[in-house]
Amino acid sequence: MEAGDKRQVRATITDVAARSGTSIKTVSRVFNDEPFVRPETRRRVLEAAAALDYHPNMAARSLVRGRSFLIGLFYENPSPNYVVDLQTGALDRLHDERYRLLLFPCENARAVSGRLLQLARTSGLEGIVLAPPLGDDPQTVRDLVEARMPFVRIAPTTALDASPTVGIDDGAAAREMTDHLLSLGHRRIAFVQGDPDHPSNSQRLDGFRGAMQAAGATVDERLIEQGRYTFESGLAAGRRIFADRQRPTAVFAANDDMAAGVVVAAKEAGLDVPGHVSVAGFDDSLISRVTWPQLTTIHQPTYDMAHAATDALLALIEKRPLTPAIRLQHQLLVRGSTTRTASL
Amino acid sequence: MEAGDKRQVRATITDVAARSGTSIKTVSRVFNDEPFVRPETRRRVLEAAAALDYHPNMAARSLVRGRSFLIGLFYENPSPNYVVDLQTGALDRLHDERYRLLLFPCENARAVSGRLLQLARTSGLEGIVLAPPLGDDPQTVRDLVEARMPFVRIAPTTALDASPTVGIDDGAAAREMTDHLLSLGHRRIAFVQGDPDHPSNSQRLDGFRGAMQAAGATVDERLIEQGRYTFESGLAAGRRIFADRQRPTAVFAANDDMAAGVVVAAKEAGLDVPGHVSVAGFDDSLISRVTWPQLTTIHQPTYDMAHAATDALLALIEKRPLTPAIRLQHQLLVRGSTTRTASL
DNA sequence: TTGTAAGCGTTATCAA
DNA sequence: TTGATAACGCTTACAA
Repeated sequence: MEAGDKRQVRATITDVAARSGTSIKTVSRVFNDEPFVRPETRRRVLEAAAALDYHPNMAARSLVRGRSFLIGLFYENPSPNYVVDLQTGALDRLHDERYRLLLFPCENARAVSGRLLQLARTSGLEGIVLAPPLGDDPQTVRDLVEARMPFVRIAPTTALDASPTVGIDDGAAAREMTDHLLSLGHRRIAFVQGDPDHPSNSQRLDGFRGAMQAAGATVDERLIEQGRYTFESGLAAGRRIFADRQRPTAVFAANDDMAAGVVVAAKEAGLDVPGHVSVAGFDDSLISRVTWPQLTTIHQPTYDMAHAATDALLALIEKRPLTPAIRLQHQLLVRGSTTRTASL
Repeated sequence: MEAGDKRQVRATITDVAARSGTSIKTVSRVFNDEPFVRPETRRRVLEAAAALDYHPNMAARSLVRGRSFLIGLFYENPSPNYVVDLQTGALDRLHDERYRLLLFPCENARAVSGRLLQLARTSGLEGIVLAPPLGDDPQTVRDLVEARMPFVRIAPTTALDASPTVGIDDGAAAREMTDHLLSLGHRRIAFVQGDPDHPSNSQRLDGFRGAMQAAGATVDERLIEQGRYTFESGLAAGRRIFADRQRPTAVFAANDDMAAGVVVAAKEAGLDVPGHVSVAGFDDSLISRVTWPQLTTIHQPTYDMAHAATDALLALIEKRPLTPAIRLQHQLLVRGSTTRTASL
């Protein structure tokens, strides 16, 4: 009866050793693909393991190796599309690795500032991926560097330290989009900013201003609206923009969620997109294909960035060589929401 | 110099005991909020811990307690909005608990069938939340039950076992939506099915048929289209529906993503929504508010379901009493995409 | 109220 | 090619 009672309990390495007539060290060797195990011995061990439904205990492994194989993804939650892309990129890189991903959705960068390291510590993380704008918080970066916690920043703007970095050239992309609108004859263009704390936002705004200036077009400051990267904030900004009698002929929003909001605001105001007003977004998130017309936007390879960031993080953790600053390609996607201005 | 070298290494309970002039057991007591520690002693311990930047080693804790405090969320990836709602619900419930959430996005239910238990084992999970349709895979459920792995199923349809369950009444909700369309005068109504493997789909279809029958309206089988719960599949279904000369006056899609696709298909076909055709969705995901017009839909409390499921799972793990089958309330949300039929 | 000693299930050392 | 045995950092009896 005593042996029978064991059934509920998870088999351990000792059980496998006993059943296979070997030692725990040999079983360990088999399960860690170490050399110098006779094929016959290996077979016996695996057989016993299968019979006992043995799985190595992660906690014990972690303890003795001094490693958790846990990495953390820290992000704010601007749009679900973006978040899922981020997660999927990281998870896909982790596939076939023994590492596991822990999620840390943060209310906002300020709330975790100074607390992030502690969170990582208590969770036993071995490394961290910081999605924007968390990678631009000086306190956080300082803490991590000081604690020698490996981390990689996605799309940061500030060069706060020597930690690896993955991103696109937001400024250049915004310039490209603005040039696109200018080439369609638009001169009176509104810009909807995202969260002022996201440095991507100021880069995009700068790109917009730069392109306008280069083309000799005036930027009407009353047409620079403040949003927060959410659909709702874009809707509100759009309503403000279209309430004015001096309407712009085009609106460039700093991300797709806001651009979708602008489109809805336009329709509320009885305006046709792109007939009366062209609307452009940024990110190429799912939402840009779901609105009607579909949004002209900048494809930002969120998935690839998360993938590359995770890849760099693993290299960092395992002390393999890596590229300190990876810059991925963006792409202008012209779709139905922008067209030649009617006033031409 | 030897003491100095220690700086890199993480402090252990022994270090804290030494520095505070106590024993490791006392330090352990302090960090586990056990009673019978003199306030003065507690202070000294905490002081030493702070000075050494001590954080308990999770692996060691897990090992000795025989617990990992890891729970897994398994889901397919129909729509990012749904996934994020799910995650947020689970994470919010876990907030302030020592449990951590591990993500397991699955390609499809069949791919993990038979492999899910092993995944859970090697990850050291203590419990599992199964999002639809994973909770309806007999093999998976059988494996988990047999292995005595605690799990909770979200929105399952099949009563495969006695594991706790959280969901809404999909059939009743679909009936309500159909009644809504009928009450607007629609009789020729198309239905876009979701993934045939999701049991929620058949329940919604049954609800649709039931309501139509009860109202004495005929269901034209050629208007029952097959989709896969994705935006693209809804778009394709919509194109097929509107290509026919005998157009319906309303389309009821089994989820919002597909309904959004139908709306785009309608616009492609030069049809006004809801002027020429009413479109209804299901789920109240973000996308339903992003299309224009906004979608009439069924609010499915995804967040609440994940929250409740996680809550039940913790109860299960900790052997606390729990409600075996939680049924949450849905809600019909009438928005701009449905209106009285013109033919009336 | 505090401390000693014995594990928890692995991997690493080193001898066989 | 294998196996005793000692860690790893913590919690849990059990004493004191």
